[in-house]
Amino acid sequence: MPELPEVEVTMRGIKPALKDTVINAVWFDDKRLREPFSPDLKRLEGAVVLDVKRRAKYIVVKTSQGSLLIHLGMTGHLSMLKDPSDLSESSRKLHDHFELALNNGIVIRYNDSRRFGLIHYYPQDESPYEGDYLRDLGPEPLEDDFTADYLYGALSKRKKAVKLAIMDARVVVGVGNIYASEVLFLSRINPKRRACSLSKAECELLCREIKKTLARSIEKGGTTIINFQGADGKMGYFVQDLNVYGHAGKPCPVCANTILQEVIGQRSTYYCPVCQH
DNA sequence: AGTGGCACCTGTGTGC
DNA sequence: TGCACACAGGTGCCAC
Repeated sequence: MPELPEVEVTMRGIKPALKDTVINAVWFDDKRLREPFSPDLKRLEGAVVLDVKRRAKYIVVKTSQGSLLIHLGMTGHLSMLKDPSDLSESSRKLHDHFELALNNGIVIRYNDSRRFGLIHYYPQDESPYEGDYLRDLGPEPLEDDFTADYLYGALSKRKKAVKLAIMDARVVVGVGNIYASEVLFLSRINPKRRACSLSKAECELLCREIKKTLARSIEKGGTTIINFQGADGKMGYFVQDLNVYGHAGKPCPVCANTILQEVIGQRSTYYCPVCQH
């Protein structure tokens, strides 16, 4: 599910429930996600949650007894449960893998059918930002250090398709397969172009569209995606706003020519062959 | 160093 | 209805 906007919305949704509360209990099952659950996660029991942040598509939970790094993978979802009938162990459903029980009566539960997600514990003397997962990441697309100049410099060094380059987390984080197609459409750039072939002006356009598209999607998701009962946050979403993703064979919203679907780097890519050069 | 290909999983939809 | 297969929003690792 999650691209950057959904992770941001999830983070904003759970932050008020988590911050300044005590983690009473940590539970995880015996399946593995991207990596196996570490028994050290139990060291979070009794910890005070100090802060909750997002970096790229990761959620970082800082506590008095170490930090927790959460990634939702393709199908991960966090729900906040407070209804007593949802709190018991017997209320756990298929693919529930991890849980934090808080001293405010709320349970944060992680469900992930494909198990491409990640739950990683860092002891107090280690910074998640210096660990393997976060250390080498590129700039946040919505921060001021992600600029057209930066993007131009980063793309000029790469010969691969521009679509793959903007999905590379060392170039910029948070642009997933859906948004890659969308922002290239909005910038009128053909996804198969070599990254290094983009002009300065095209990078300015692309940089602006990345920021605009992600910001707008966060605004939209803010009201619909996270819900307290965790009923499953699939409704809403931003599907209605997509111009090309999933629109193979349909008319381009700009020129009415047929949207094409093509595989680039093993992933489906959608574009208008007439508008995008 | 940069790049392409694959692996990790399960669920869903399609075509026979 | 059953089965085989393709495909799905992410990312790390491997060999060139």
